[in-house]
This record gives sequence, structure tokens and C-alpha cells, in this order.
Amino acid sequence: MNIYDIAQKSGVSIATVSRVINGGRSVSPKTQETVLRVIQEAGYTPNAFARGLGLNTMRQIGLLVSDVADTYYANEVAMLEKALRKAGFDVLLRCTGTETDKKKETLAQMLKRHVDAVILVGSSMQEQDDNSHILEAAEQIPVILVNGCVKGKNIICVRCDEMEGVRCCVRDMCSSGCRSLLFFYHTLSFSCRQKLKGFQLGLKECQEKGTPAKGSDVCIPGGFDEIMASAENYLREHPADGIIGADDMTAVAVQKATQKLGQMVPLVGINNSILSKAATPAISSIDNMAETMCTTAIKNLLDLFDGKRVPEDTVVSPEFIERESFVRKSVCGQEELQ
Amino acid sequence: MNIYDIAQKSGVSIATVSRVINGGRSVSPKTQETVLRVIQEAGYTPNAFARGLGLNTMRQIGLLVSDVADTYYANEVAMLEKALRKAGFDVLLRCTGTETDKKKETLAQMLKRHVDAVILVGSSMQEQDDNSHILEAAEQIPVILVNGCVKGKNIICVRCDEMEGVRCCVRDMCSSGCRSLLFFYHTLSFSCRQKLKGFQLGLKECQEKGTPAKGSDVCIPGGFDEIMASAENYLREHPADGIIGADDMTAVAVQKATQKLGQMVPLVGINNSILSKAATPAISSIDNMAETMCTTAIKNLLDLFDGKRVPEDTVVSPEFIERESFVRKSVCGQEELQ
DNA sequence: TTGAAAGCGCTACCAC
DNA sequence: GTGGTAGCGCTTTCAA
Repeated sequence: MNIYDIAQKSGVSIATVSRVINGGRSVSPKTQETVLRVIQEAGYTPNAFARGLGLNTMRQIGLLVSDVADTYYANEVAMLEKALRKAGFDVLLRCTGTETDKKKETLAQMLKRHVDAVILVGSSMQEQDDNSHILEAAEQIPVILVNGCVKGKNIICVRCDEMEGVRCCVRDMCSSGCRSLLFFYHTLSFSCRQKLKGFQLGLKECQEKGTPAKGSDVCIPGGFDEIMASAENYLREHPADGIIGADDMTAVAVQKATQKLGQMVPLVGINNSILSKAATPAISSIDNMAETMCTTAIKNLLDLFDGKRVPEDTVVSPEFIERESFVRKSVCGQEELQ
Repeated sequence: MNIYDIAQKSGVSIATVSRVINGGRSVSPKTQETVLRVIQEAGYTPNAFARGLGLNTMRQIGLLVSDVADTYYANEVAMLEKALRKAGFDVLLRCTGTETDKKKETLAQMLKRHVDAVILVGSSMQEQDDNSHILEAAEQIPVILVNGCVKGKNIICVRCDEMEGVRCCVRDMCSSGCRSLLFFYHTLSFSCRQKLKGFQLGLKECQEKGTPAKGSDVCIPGGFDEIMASAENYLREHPADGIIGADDMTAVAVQKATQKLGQMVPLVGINNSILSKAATPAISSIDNMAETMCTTAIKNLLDLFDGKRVPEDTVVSPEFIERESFVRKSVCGQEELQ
């Protein structure tokens, strides 16, 4: 069953059938009706491959993410997929892992698949130094970074100012009496670097404000169990009175460690994922506005497809979600206003 | 840059170039070498759409899941994607939600995309009564159910005997002294029905064994917060001394409720996801062997593509992962052996 | 082993 | 408004 069959049954040419399928402009209402009825009756669907060949697109968009098993990324992928589907695009999903070479290779493969755009989900998709592969990809198709930033033509960035979020959090912890802070993380991604900067900046500002606090960052590679175990060892030697986890998973694991040691330490996570709710005590978390980032990213992409001008770098502000593990006595930013 | 350019530069016909690209059979080593070198130098990649049109496949496989944002499904998607990529297939991802019509429609759309197979991830992709759409799809391409079961030609099922897992768990709880059990769930999926059956079966067996316990199942639709709130209300009126959650998320939410009420109740979740680790006390969980299911599913699919005969229904056994929320005094199945 | 040529099913341009 | 037809880039059959 192909376009020729439909043309024959309708008593028209394939050109007319094609027109009807693609929006029916300059087709008489009568012809249109006939053809549509035949298509309906025959249960005909145009061949996607042939269509792709002719139009040079199959309305597919590549989603690259280091790991969908990560709750936070999974959530973003879900939101992006939903928005893209609504706009009539299919999603080609690839997990890349964190190795630079794998990420580059995967991006190259996506280009060969002739996707209409590529979305790099999460800051882990961005390299610290050399992002030339992203620039190269952008020469062919739009590249969207969700929570990342690479400047270049045909590249759309949407990100959260996590540095600011952590900076404020540090200041809030200091004003709440914390004097010895720890920042735990497991991977030094782009986003993590920003958070670390915020951590240092916050400490510095506390010093200037006359409430000096010392702080260290500690890297524990691995998953939940490794972090929990190593954090326990670390905290036994280096107790702290305020802890920030680079993400909720890390925060929960560290929380477990403090509980084992009988230390009751103010604790904050990042991402505001279900893990922060699930923990006991529930963990206060810095929400990096995944939903806002995702909807903005897709909106910008669709605008770009429509030929509109689009902001090449959108920055959204994080939001502190207060739960049980740390309740602020004062709120950074608001004190200045008073 | 197309196959004609390569043919010209190599001094051969496009037929020969095509042969070289597709495995180089019946091509002289010398020609082969020349063509490969030209392809290399030109950085040529065959057009995926044209290839799809010719071969009637683009080596893409559709993954249908009710919601990737669900930690458990996300984990399965990650494992499936990895295995498929290794076998040279791309993954087309679609979240369907739980409405039957949406699921049917999405499946139909996947078929139109000419994917090589469809994988339905999670028992929520299966309807209780009418699965004719799955049978119909299977007339065109292989359909794989991960943790589901629909009998039919060209349908491969891999599932976990969750009924058995819950049945054993109930018996273990009874033998450990629980006399009033509660089973909480939020959606009555295929898998949930199995678990419920196991719950009832376990209770019945306890009765027969002379350790009668009463039990009820309670459905709370909604997400984490709704479950937590409603469970608290329910438990205030109907305290229990043993609780099973249909999944870890539910278990954690109910755990929170018990903690608010000051009830310290033996509790078991299902899925053995990171949530069960993250909770405090850590939640014992029935592991339904997601990894085994996924690897088996892909292995069977690849075998099917290879024309081998493949088991149409594989059942794996669940595994009880003991943590802090419930420690078994005796183990179901082992007592019989003694 | 190689080449010529006929599809694959559709889109889009150019006539009428 | 409609039809004829030349591509799109590849695979594959049939001859040579």
C-alpha cells in the first residue's frame, strides 16, 4: 500500500495525494475529501523512510544524557520528551557515560542519523576545556544545552545559576551559626565546578561579613554505597557543623554517614529530587529549576525552527526548598534589602 | 557527498561502493581497499534515510514506558538502551502515561515509524483485559514485554514472579509475629495485581499454617506527598503491625507516615531501588531483578532477529533484600526444606 | 568481480 | 487545481 495505490483508488495523480497529505493547499475541497476518504478506508500511512529521504528529516531529535538511570536526569528526559512529542518530534535517546571520547563519538553518530537537533541534557555533557565537537555539531544542526553553556552560533544554552544558589546557601549556613562547612561531590562536572565556586565565594563573603567559617570540599567517586562509607570515614576524622551535597543522592548518603556517627549536622542537598523528600529527616535542597530549564529549552528550539531569533543563553535562578535537615535563620539576599 | 562521488573518486560503480559498505563480499581486496580509503578520506557516511528506504529498516527500536521519570523505569530504560546500542540499535523513547488509549495510540505511532521492534517497559504497559493492540503490533514486528505477559506469536515476555515474592514476604512477616498487615499501592497495574494476589495467598497460607493474620489492601492514587498524607490518615484509624508497599516510593511515603504517628512498624518495599537505601531506617525490599529481566529481554530479541527460536515467556525469581525496616526471623521456602 | 539499471515511496518543480 | 516527472541516495538483481 503506497501513494500510487491511493492515487489510483482516488482517481487522481500521486502529486495530488502528496498535496493532500502535506496540508492540502491548492487542492479542491472535493478532491481533498475523496482522497482523505480513500486514505482513511485503506488505512494508509506514508512510508516514513521515503518521506525522510524526500524532506531530509524524520522529525527526530537526539537526546544525549550521561545516564538516564540518574533520577534527576530521568526527570529532565521525561519533561523534554513530553514537550517534544507535543511538537511532533520523536526522541532518539542515548546514554553516553562520562568519558569525553564516548560523548564526542555519540554526538557524531547522532549527526549521521540526521536528527533535526541535539539536546545535551545535564552539565555532565559539557567538557571543561575543549568543546569543539559541540561547535562542529552546531554547524549542521541546532544544539541545545540544558544546564550547560557553550557560546557559539546555532547553540542554545539554558542553565541554572547554581553558583549563586550555593553561595547563598553557604551564607545562610554561616549566619545560622555554622563555622565548619563541608562540600561533598562525586564528579567534577561543569555544574559541580560552578557549585564549588559558589561554595568558595560564600565562604569568602562570610569572612568579609565578620562571620568567618572554614570550609573544605571533598570528592568521593562512586555510587550511593561508596559515598556513604567514605563519608563516614572522612567525617569521623573531620567533623563538620554544616554540610552541602553536590546533589541529593550525595546528600542522602552523607546524611546516613552522619547518622551512623551520631552527628546531627545541618545538611543541604541540590536538585530537590524525590530523594530529598524520602530521606529522614527530609533534606532541604537547592532546586535548580529543571522544569523551567526544560520548557525554556524546548520553547527556544521550536522558535529557532520557526526562524525566530532566540536568546543564546538563558539563566534561571535556583530556589531554596526548606525541609527538616537545615532551617535557615536568615535568608541571603533578603538581609541586604532590609 | 554521496555514493556517486565516492564511486567516481574510486573509479568504480556505485554498486561496488555499496557492496564495500555492506560487508564487502564479492569485492576484490584491491578494490575494497581503494574504496575504503576514498571513503575515509572523504569522511563519507551513507545517507541514513536512503539506506532506510532501501533496506526498510533504520535499526531503531521503540521503547515505550509509562513514565521515565520513575526511578525504577528509568533504570530499566538505561539498561535496555545500553544493551541495544551495543547491538547497533538506536532507541526511540516514548512516555505514554497510564491511559489505555494513549498507550494504544503510541504503539500504533511506533509502528508507523517502522521501528524494528517495540519494547514495552514495565507492567503498566499492559492492559488488564484487552491487549489486542499488542497482538496486532506483533503481526508486524516483534514485541517485547519487560515484566508483563501477553501470549501470542512474535511476542516475547520476560517477567518476575512478584506474586511469589509478596507471598513469601507475607509469610515471613507472619512468622515474625505480624498479625495485622497492610498492602499499600497507588496504581492497579498488571504487576500490582500479581502482588495483591501474592498478598492474599500469603495470608491464606498463614491461616492454614496456624498463624492467622488479617490483612487489607489500600489504594492511594497520587505521588509521594499524596501517599504520605493519605497513609497517615489511614494509619491513624487503622494501625497495623506489618506493611508492604507496592513499590519503594510508596513504602518510603508510608514510612514517613508511620514516623509521624510514632508507629514503628515492620515495613517492606518492592523494587530495591535507591529509595529503599535512602530511607531511614533503610527499607527492606523485594528485588524484582530488573537487570536480569532487561538483559534476558535483549538477548532474546537479538536471537529472534537471528532467526533462532526463543522462549516466549521467561519468569525470574525475586530476591528479598534485607535492610533495617524488617528483619526476617524465618525465611519462607527454607522452612519447608528443613 | 564488476557495472548498468530498476526499484524503494515520497516531495516538489514545472507545465497546463 | 491538477498531472507529469525528475530527483532524493541507496540496495539489489541481472548480465556481462
